Amino acid sequence: MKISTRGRYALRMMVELARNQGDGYLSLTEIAENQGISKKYLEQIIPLLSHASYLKTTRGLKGGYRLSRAPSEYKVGDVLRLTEGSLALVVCACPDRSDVCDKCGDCPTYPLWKKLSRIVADYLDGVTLEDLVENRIELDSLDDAAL
Amino acid sequence: MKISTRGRYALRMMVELARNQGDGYLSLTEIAENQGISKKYLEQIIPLLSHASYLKTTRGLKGGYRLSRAPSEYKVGDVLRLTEGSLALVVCACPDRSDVCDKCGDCPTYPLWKKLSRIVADYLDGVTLEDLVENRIELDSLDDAAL
DNA sequence: AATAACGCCTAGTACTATGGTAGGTATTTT
DNA sequence: AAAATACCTACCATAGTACTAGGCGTTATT
Repeated sequence: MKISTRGRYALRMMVELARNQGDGYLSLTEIAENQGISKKYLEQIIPLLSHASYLKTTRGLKGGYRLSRAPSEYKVGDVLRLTEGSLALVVCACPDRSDVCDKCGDCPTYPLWKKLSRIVADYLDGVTLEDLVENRIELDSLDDAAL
Repeated sequence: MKISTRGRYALRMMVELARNQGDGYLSLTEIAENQGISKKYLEQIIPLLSHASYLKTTRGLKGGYRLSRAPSEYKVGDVLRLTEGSLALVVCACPDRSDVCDKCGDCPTYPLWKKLSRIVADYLDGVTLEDLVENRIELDSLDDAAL
């Protein structure tokens, strides 16, 4: 039940772009160097974001990417939906469930998965890129409890 | 970011055993038939639970499994820890992080993953097998929002 | 006009995890 | 003795993950 590098790298790219908001365009080479990630790999991830119009692009020399909106307008949940496919932790809780089993009504675990996925989605939709840039997430008290 | 069949099947087995609590032992053949899952596959999953003393076992004819405690004493989170490894949604949020990156202090996304994992763990540790058997999970209001 | 730095696209690849199947041994009741 | 069980090890096919590689089109700079 891990989030893949696709989602994590995408989010890191978005944060980096959010930080450089207003400084024109940032090239993938710069992003890759700053983040310490293979440029070639990021090249595969970034179209997931740009095709959804999350980014503006210029090609050619001095080209690159920038956010198309303000950082506060991007929900973390939306970035992850694009890269991870869905925030549901179980297929049968997924909105477009094609391979749903026919006994969701009886299934004693279905409400659990549904509610868990909802909790996850609600949290991730409540955080924006701006929150990440401003480091607004508080790890209060219970930080050392077991995971 | 999906929970695997190992974790889901394990939980369904535990619920089935919880339902038959008091009726003696339940064989894997019965469980597999009732759940519609390959017995051979469940055979691989169930030692994860029995080796942790979550289950009592008898071998031989009329043998099988039963819970070693009351259903209310099993947290869903614990069952999933055994089968999924950890409830952390990202390796660097994991307690025994061996492959941690060295820049968690700077990482703008680290607090997000940490908090998300904590929210997930808190929820799953707040639900017991008994809650599932009694169908106590309410899918209130927001059920149709996007995942 | 040439060039270098860029985005963009398609393939390929090594590795790991997933989701099983198969076959056999040990144990216990009938 | 037989049948039904748990238990154990190995194997396997497929898909996903996390990349790498190569080449084409675009554009500012020279």
